[in-house]
Amino acid sequence: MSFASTAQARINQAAMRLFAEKGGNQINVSELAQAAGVARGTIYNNGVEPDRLFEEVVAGLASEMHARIALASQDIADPAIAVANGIRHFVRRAHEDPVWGRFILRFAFSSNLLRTMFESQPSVDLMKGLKAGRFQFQPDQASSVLAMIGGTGVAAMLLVLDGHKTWREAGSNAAELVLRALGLEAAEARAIAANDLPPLPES
Amino acid sequence: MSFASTAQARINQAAMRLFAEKGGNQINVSELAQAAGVARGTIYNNGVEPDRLFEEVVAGLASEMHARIALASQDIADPAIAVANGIRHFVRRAHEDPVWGRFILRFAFSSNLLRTMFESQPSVDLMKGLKAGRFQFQPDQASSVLAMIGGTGVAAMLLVLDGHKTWREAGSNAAELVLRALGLEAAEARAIAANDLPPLPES
DNA sequence: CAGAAATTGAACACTACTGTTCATTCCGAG
DNA sequence: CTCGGAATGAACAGTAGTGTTCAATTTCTG
Repeated sequence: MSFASTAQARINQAAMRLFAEKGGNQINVSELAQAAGVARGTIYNNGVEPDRLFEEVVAGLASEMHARIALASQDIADPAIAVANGIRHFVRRAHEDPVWGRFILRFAFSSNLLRTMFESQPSVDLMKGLKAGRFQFQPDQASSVLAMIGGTGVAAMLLVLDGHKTWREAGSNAAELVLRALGLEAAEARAIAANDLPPLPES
Repeated sequence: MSFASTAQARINQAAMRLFAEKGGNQINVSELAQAAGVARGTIYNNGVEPDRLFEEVVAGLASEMHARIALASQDIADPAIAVANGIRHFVRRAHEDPVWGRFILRFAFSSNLLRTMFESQPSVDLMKGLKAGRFQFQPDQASSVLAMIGGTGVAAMLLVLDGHKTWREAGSNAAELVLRALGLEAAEARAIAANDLPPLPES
């Protein structure tokens, strides 16, 4: 094959859409074939095992996004900016790829792997910021803070996907609120959350 | 029948559990019968229409919780306390009824009706608090603030259901962080979030 | 343009679930 | 203790999905 764009990619993309629409983690192979614009036999030819498809989709999505977010964070000195940008990257991407966004919304709170994706980078930034005195919270509240960041981010994605807000507004508002919860002054939180958001690096 | 506890109730409870486990919104009638400890015929006897079962479960759950939360809020003068208690009621209930909690987690961000349930009361309290100068945010940020409250609450429920925190900790932390995001002083936010939580009124 | 590789779609035999019916229990209220 | 409504579970025919195979065709590649 030339490269990973033909059947495999289309099948994966279609699977993501179907999972997002139906909510379950099992899939109808005939439907998948039709959604991917591909013959039923092709699904099997490509070594797709329906039972594991969900996990594969989640794993692929999670590792890709995780890598890109980590790249985006590595050159940012201020943990407050890193956290704010992380949230906004998710929100913007939901806008740019609604299928991806809907998939996340559906499974954010039921797939552990997915949760790892959007909590592992914030976890690092959070601890950095706590030690540096940039954030104010008790160390034993860390998991609650992480949960708030994740929950707020996902909720902001929903606002965008439902057309209630632009990705800029939803992303900046979410980031601002999180930074305030972390103890930043309202004015500074607002300023950081409104910065230009650099493009998300390719992994 | 004596009263509404026999088949209907068990079927509904089992349906909630299955929906929460499987994620989809369609159900296998044979499986439902088995999970409810009831014969397959009984499902049909009780006028259950499999296609509408999901909506019925959601609607019942949403209206019940909505009514109880509204009751709990009506006598609370300080919007900050109302918001904090609302979040904590959800978190505690997830602890007391894990099936209910898992159901909410699964569908919080994909069922509009469910979202209404945990955003309508906060919406009222939020506006009250904004007008009273108790909360600091721009009026056009209201929907983002609501989203943050919902997202943070749901994420706190997850912490409890996964056994990472007690309901008291997760609930208080979530409430505290939300109040801080709303502009309250850290000390006051902490105090309000740690108050004794009254029982949730019966509807 | 020829050969290799991938894709197609029809065909196979199975299994599982569907909605619905109904004679047979079961069990609680009078 | 007996009567009646509720629950049972087996039976039915029909639909739809399953995994798998394979000759024919299309589409790349060298």
